[in-house]
Amino acid sequence: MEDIKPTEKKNFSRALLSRIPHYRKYLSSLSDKEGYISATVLANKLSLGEVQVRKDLAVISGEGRPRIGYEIKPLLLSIENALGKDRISEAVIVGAGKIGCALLEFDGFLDYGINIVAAFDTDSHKIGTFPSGKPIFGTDKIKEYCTEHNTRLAVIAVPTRSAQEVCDILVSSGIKAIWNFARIDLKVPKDIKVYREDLALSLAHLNSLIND
Amino acid sequence: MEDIKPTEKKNFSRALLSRIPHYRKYLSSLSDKEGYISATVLANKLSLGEVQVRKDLAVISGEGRPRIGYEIKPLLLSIENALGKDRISEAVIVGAGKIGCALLEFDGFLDYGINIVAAFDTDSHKIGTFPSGKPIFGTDKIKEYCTEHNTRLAVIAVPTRSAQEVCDILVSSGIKAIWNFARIDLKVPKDIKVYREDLALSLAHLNSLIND
DNA sequence: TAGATTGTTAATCGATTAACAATC
DNA sequence: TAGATTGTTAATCGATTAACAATC
Repeated sequence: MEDIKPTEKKNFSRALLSRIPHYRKYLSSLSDKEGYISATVLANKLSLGEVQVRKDLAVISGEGRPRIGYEIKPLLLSIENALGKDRISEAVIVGAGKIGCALLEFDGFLDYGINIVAAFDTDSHKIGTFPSGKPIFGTDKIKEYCTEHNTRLAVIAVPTRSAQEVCDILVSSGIKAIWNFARIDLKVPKDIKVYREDLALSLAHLNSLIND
Repeated sequence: MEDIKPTEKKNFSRALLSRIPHYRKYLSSLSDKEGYISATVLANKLSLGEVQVRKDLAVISGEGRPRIGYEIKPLLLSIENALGKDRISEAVIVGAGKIGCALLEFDGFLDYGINIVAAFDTDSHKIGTFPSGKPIFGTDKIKEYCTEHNTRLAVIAVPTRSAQEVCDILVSSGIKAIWNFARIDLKVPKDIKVYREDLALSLAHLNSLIND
């Protein structure tokens, strides 16, 4: 018997997770989705190792057939599923400054099954507006909104000085994971996940790679 | 004889590189910088493993003394040096939209010895303005500016459709490394480094970690 | 059958962690 | 001297890559 429950999120590594949209994009672009595709072909198209592709696909779906390859349609379904297309997670942003608004506008989250549903700010000129179609509420509405919508994901894009305070509010509102753009190590209960984004790191690392 | 040349950039791993500013921040915060500090103390203060700290410091400076620790002043100098404080690298941003402007405004690059010196855009309303004190030029000025200033680092924050075109211009302008926010795999000569930023990945990964 | 392709098991690699010898 | 701390050498861990057996 196949287990076709409403789906479960698996724990993909960050590296694997980053490759999944590439698989999806290529497979979606195929005009004929009837046949099969081999890891070899997919690897060549995406400039990846074919063993790596085979391992990835084994984790994502596990429906390959020797000498044949992977049936495209079920593979695409498995990929959509892995990306959470059928159970969109909602996320909120606290701080509608440059970074917050850039993220509000960014349309890449849906590829990973995440929908940014609202932002919060203290600026009365921003409150009540809908940049990129997303509402901005006052920060005093965070708890009400998040508990009502059962929000589990939040982004902190406020100045350093208010980050910990915002963090505490989010935790008390039931948020389970926080993507932190403020340059401070947030203190949270140990069951809450925090990823501190260091926006300068990527450029700094690139810089270190071009040492003549 | 000590070798005190104008300094060289070492090839720190991305992980190590991300820890260096934390060491710097803590050491800078000390009111008394006369004495010594041990890896044990530093590790506790920063919630890191003490062996990891010891290894990091060995790579960064290598001036520790058993039973004593690391002399704070030279250690700080080594750290500043590792972060490139004495040879600031200049970088430009192409695309002054939400993300481009957020990066223009962001003040964290200097911590890594990088200075964002200018942005380029096609919007005539933006050209000639100085958001965050940084000039915005027309994209037709990219080559002139970068060759004149010997710019080696660039950020691409333009829409996907124009990213490859911008990339080609940057490469022909002598840029050696590109931080790419556009959602496309750029084609570049093999001596040019490209890091494709996937803004949604961190949040997607966090989401995958909170699977109940 | 033969051979292309999968999936598994082993090897490699980089980073982290542990164990231990050197030293001030 | 004794012991705290460093630096080195070995072990672990996760991810990638390679080798190979299974299979359609």
